Amino acid sequence: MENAPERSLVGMRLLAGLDDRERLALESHCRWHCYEAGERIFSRGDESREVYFVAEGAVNIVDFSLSGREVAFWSAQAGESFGELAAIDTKPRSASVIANDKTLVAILPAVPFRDLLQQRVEIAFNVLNRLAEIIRVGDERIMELSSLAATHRVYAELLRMAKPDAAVPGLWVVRPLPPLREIASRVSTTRETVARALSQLYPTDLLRRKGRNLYLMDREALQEIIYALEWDGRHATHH
Amino acid sequence: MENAPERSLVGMRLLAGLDDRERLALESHCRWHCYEAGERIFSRGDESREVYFVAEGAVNIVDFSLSGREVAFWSAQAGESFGELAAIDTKPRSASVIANDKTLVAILPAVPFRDLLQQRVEIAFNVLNRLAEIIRVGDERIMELSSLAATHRVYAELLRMAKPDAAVPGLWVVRPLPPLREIASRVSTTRETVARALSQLYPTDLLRRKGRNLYLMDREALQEIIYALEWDGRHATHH
DNA sequence: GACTCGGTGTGATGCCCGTCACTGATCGAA
DNA sequence: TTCGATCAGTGACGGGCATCACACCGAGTC
Repeated sequence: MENAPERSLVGMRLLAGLDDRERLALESHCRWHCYEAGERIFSRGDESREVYFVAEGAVNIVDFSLSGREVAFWSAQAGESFGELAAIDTKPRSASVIANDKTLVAILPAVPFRDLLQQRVEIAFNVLNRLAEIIRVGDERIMELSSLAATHRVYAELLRMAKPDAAVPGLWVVRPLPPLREIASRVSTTRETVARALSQLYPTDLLRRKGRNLYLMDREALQEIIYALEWDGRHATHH
Repeated sequence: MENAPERSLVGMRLLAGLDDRERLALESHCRWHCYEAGERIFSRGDESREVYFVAEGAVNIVDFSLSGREVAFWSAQAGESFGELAAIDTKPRSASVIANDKTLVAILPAVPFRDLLQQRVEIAFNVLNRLAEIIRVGDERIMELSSLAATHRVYAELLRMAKPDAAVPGLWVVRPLPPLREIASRVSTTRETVARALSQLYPTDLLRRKGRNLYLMDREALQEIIYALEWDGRHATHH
């Protein structure tokens, strides 16, 4: 019972703007559930319509191709939510959700969710902004898949994952570095290609690895590589 | 002045649920503009925030990679709209829009648009549903890009474009068949690959071409090909 | 210690498909 | 008719990367 997560919707981004009374009213419609790491919360095609709020832990929203390849769409951390799509348009789930860690979620049925949107336009705007964000990220990804080689998509993903190092300014870190297969599924390639992409960069000293930390020694230089290689890379001006 | 398109917002899907009075009030905030075929309406990164309603014609929402490849995201026909994203989240345009034909649009500034969403929740729901739809289509596309070979993505796009033939039941037609380069940009490949994908299917008599009509002789069989080839296709079980 | 199991690094092998380079069709306009 | 422009088909070539395969490593577990 170490640091038992409080079962409340405080801090949910989607609900920013609700006062305590409204929040409590909403909580009364919620069911709580805790999933183990790796457990599947729902699957693409399911007919459920609830909205999920992540109180603790994190989940991955993914889908599987017929051949079993896992494609990661995005993830939701504590304070974020998922499952809004089906609640809004009452169509089957468009993707599957898998708990990343031990994850506590609040489960809100579609009807009170839609009631909330109707009664509090502010919340409807939160949702609109969230969906807009998802679309922008998705479009970005489609562009990457269409115009960047697999190796460069890996670099682009590293740039997205990296955070500034607390100690050394100008130094960026990915910490902890997730299993390479996960990076692979985010940029639609294979574990091996990710490994090779990294190995290829160690000699240049743009990347340095220490245990589960990956340091980006020169963020801008890495950016440059991605862009430069798309300019006249993939071009093959052979001949 | 043949069949002059009436300058009104009647029939806009996003506005379904407005009564005449409300619609007229909204029209008073609109500016109208007619674009020639091929003309660019706005570009990715622009700081404009208006919402556009297509009264006549059609537009393509696209983006260009640094190397100049055109990637088509989706299109909007008469009665549909575009540009909502920037109006909602006040970020720069996420994509460019190009008129496909001679196109008449109503241009509504962001402020009255947002006012509308606040005052008429019904319209906010229309927008939510529209964004949800965009996300679903986008996810589908990401899956395709991640798991289907270029040739099969072409077939998948044909299935999406085809409509049932009016005369012969069970026969599906793509009419008119757009230039192959456009199909290519929708599935992120090249004009040549699309041409080869089609040629490859003519001998099997699944596809038949007559001028600008493309007939799908057996829709299910085409479906099958896509799935079958992903099962143990892309697999290369070499050795 | 030995044995597992998940995560890594890496070589070898081909095939898919993007690129380049033509040849032809089609369709208006001059 | 003859240009010119856009579109379509197809061959040749070669690089990227998915696939298979195998060795290595650390962390549990017995």
